[in-house]
Amino acid sequence: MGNTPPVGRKVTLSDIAAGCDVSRATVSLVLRGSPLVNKHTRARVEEELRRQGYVYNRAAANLRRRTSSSIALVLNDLANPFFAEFAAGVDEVLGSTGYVTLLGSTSESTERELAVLGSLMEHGPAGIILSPAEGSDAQQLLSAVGTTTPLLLFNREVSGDISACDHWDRLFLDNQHGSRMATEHLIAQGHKHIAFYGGHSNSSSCKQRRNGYAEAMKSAGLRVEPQWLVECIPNRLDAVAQCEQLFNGGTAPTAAVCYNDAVALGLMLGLHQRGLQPGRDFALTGFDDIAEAAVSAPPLTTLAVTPRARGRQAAELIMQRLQEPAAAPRQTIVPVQLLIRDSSSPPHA
Amino acid sequence: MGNTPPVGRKVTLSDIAAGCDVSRATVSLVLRGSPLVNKHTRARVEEELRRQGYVYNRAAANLRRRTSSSIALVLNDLANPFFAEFAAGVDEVLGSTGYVTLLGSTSESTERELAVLGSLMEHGPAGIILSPAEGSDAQQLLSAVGTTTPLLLFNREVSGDISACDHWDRLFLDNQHGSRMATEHLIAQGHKHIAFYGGHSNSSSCKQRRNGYAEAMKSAGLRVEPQWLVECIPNRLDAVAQCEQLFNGGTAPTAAVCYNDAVALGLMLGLHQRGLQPGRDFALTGFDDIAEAAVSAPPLTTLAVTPRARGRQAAELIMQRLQEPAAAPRQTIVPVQLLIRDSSSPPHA
DNA sequence: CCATGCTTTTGGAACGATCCAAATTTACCC
DNA sequence: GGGTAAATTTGGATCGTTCCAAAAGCATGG
Repeated sequence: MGNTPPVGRKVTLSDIAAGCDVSRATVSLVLRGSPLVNKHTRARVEEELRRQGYVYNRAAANLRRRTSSSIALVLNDLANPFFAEFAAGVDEVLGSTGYVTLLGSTSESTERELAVLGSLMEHGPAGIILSPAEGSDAQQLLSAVGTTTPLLLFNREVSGDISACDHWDRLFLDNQHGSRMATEHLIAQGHKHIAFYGGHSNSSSCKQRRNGYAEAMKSAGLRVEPQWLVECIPNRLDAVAQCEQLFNGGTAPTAAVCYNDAVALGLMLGLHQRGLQPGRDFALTGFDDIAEAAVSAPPLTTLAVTPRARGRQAAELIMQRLQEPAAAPRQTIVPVQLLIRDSSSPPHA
Repeated sequence: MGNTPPVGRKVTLSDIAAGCDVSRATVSLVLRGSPLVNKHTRARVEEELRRQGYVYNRAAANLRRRTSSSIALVLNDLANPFFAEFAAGVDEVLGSTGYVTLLGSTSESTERELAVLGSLMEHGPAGIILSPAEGSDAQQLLSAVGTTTPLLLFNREVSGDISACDHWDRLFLDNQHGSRMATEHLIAQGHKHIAFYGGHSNSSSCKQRRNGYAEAMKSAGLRVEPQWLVECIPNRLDAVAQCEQLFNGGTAPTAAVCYNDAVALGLMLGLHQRGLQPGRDFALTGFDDIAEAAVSAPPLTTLAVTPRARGRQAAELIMQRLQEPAAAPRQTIVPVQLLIRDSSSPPHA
């Protein structure tokens, strides 16, 4: 009954055509659910597809149709739960739209970033979602991705000459306002000596968060001492290490707005090591609302950014861009939400 | 000087060939660094490639060569830091080998899993790394991925008739031994009434962990009361909710071996709500060593599984499989390491 | 100048799908 | 039955690359 499937080779549309005595064109129409084909033939073809275990070769179709069915997702740090959630959100939407996610992780290295983008571009993605590594250069990125593939910049601005990249869409968090809210909250709790702790002052998100902090301090008529602006690598380890800088001469702060949750959790450990109990002797806030923020001791007051929703949003934005390639570039700034927990109590009497 | 690049269309190898007056075949040879081509011509072609901003179309090449340059990575829960780290490890190795990662996240849904696999298969990956959703059926998976694409099963066994899938490679954690070590540790601390908390008893990893626990209890001559085997969805939320089950009649346990860290952290919260202080009034252990395990209150005794290294290992295993498609299938069981922290102190006097 | 062997280059047919214009079949009406 | 319109099917070219066998170029030596 019928031919046997081919050996050592995948079943193609021609195999199906031969198997049920129609042309390749007809099989192709069936595959795409065209109403042109007679339901009799359709049934016959579909039966044969099943019988031979045909799987569609999308690469071949894309080649002929000059289309693409993939989106590149390039992240500076996939291991960070924030980006992992983001990626899950992106994939959720892309998957349901029939696109496939090409993943690339750069581990915060601009070199790897260029290499990864170069490699992904060879697969001709329909669009790119990029959360750039710190210090990524606009010109270099541009020459890696070209000018024809739509790109959505997430989370961070790139450095260098941005004017050449003004056709990119952008999706950023409202860092400045978030940080301002956190600072205002600490002020409302009665704190007067408040530090901004962590991050690299050259990264765009850190600048924005510092601005929000400075704004709030200024509005409240509070001064900022230079040693209250402490930089550190935005991870727990370095945050522990740099803790002492907060207390090097001058007026010691009684609270700190931290660059993000990881830094805040690190600072908590650092404070412990100095004999200070965070949440009682010293107030602090984070940024991101990573899972552990709710279960730290004490639970961390922070800014929720709902990364999964951001991922969905990013995917939707890039889909819209594909719909209307010529529409004006869009910059979206999403609000963040202050979650008050126990780490930001009033100052000690 | 020279032709202008084409408009509204990507630069192809023919454009380059025309641009410097050689045949397509020669350009192709240059691209692949063939020693056949004269270094004069090579220079001319390379100059033209730069000038026109050519990007290689790997899909077309793969079609002609009947090869593939992608690996599908399908995960049951990308948002889980364990799998995020795993994915980062996979991508790290694949990226450096010139492969690209096709990501798919199934959110623990077997339906989505089949859909995702179907969609990814259409892109013809060279191999698949799959961490199956709970309850995935061997037959269904097999019919989704076919028998020709090598598959590496990670983390969990699938259910149903496994015999048809015995050509798959496997990479599992030594759940049973890990759990046994944790239990033995609690016993050594002096606990006699020890529960096994969380997970679904039908999932293979939960079964294995329970076995390790049972083994240790039996060896120590300790009995296990039925209400000490508590099931819950392996996340924090449900772990909090099911806490009371531990104390519903019978002898109350003084310690629990938890299915994983998320569950353990949830149980900590649940204990708090009952007025018990974890680590002092009740000892517990986790599994995974997620980042927050080290900073919870108290820090959690758990089993380190180094997911990033597992990711790298998985990528390497699948690469090896591609090298030797006919080699005997391999099952790798990686040991886990007990990390003793403060949550597993001796019982209260 | 031709034969020989080496290096370098090249047309044209693939790969597996889609598009398109044209051919074929079917249905319907007078 | 013939004519017309609609429904269905179909070759053959094409997407951007690689493969292959064969051609062309170029020394060398007799």
